[in-house]
Amino acid sequence: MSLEPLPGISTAEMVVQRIRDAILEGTLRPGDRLIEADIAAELGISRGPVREGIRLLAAEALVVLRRNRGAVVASPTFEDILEVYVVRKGLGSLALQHAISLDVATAPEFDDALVLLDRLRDPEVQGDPLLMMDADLAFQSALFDLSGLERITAVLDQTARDIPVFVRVLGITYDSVDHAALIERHDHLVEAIRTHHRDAALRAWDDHIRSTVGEFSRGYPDAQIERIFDLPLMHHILDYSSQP
Amino acid sequence: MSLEPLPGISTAEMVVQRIRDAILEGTLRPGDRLIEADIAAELGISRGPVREGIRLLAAEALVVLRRNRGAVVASPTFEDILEVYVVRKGLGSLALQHAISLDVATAPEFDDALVLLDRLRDPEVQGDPLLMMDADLAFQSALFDLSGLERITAVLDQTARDIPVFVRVLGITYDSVDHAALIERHDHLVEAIRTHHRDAALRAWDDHIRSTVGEFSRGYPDAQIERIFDLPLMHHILDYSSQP
DNA sequence: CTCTAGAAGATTGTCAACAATCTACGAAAG
DNA sequence: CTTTCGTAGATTGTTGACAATCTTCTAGAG
Repeated sequence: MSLEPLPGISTAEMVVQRIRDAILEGTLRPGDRLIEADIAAELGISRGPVREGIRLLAAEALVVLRRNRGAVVASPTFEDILEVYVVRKGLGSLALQHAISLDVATAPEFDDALVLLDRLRDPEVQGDPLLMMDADLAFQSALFDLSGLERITAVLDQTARDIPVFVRVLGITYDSVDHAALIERHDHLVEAIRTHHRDAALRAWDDHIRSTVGEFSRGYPDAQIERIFDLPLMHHILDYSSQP
Repeated sequence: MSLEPLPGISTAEMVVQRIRDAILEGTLRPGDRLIEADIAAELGISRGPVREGIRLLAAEALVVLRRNRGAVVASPTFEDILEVYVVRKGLGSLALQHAISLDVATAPEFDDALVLLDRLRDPEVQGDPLLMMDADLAFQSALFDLSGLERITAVLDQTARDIPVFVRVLGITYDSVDHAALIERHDHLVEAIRTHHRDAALRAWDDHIRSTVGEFSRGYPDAQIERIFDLPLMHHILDYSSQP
């Protein structure tokens, strides 16, 4: 279980991947302590890079740090994942508006996004919920990149990395997604960007967030659905922030 | 020039403060390299905490990291600071909406915000542009905290830490601010939150962003003001994202 | 029986030395 | 004169050991 020094990726980043994967596959669970020495030994490296990796994970909110008391795997709540979607709704709509105002439909990066969208049509991808989620988020990320707003895309990408982990940790099942409807919404979004229809694009984006969160909420096991729909955050997604 | 191990703050965080201060006072300038060994020697500590501090600064976009090639002080552009304000406009409006929907006006934290607002009326604070900026941002941060949205407030606080540095580095003069008008806008905002007037609050927030950016643009020495007002980001602040 | 004080162990924080990588300078070839 | 290559120096990446801090367990007082 040792790490090869792959080119193009630092040791600390490998630690990040390993720990994130361990959370995704259930080996590490919320509240588990991350002992630097143990992880270092298991990975066959020293504590330095492990420490650095843990700090990176803390910046992504996947672990929480306590001074002189180590790090533990974060315990996200359903409200946390809703907050992630509130952020994506808000910053995503900023990025999309900006991309449209830049007339990016002719840029080569636009085609990159289209290629990523096509991956969602691949039956093999559709067969694996996790693959589907990754592909979906990668497509969205490519769209946001069109804006050229690095700070905003950085935050969006961070939320995108968190989503699979949060979903896994919360025990949300992402299975019964209507793939055809999802792709259709994305097609609308792409078409709206291409034709400079700002309002249509924002509507498509809102639709997407709304359906995705609706899907999550239905698949959430802690079945107090009524309570969830009473959360202010849920109101946020359903109502007001779309028409201030 | 050595560091005392103050309680409640880690060595790495002291490194962050020192470097940030050095940028603010002009000792460190954009493009300057940050040599771990040099900084460690100057501060009388070892490279470990210095390294950690530099990574923290990189997460805040104040320095840029290049693999195996060290860190340099970031060279923000005028567009970068505009992007910061686009983020604050978007996420700030989300946080404020959320705070209002929570009926926070009765919470003790609301009074904390009021106290911070009063600091802006202090003549001594008004005398020092940097103090004024800090006090203003602290007040805004207290308002955002009312939302209880930790992820969103974390991003907002990060932008707040960047603003003084960006202003300094870009050579923006923040002198001719109309303090009375600034405070009046904030009073409107507070009153709107207290009385649950969501639209009034959002309008007050938009006003604030708009005036602040207008102020910045006027005080920007690279005097191509017309060009600045043609930037898509400026359109973003002036127009469309306020009424989708 | 419960609560507090203290010592032993576990774990993080820090350090200095070593290894790997990059940069800059200069010599040789074209 | 320009370009390429190679070496020396500078700097980052990594490591293992030590110091400081926290946690846990036990003994004793109440």
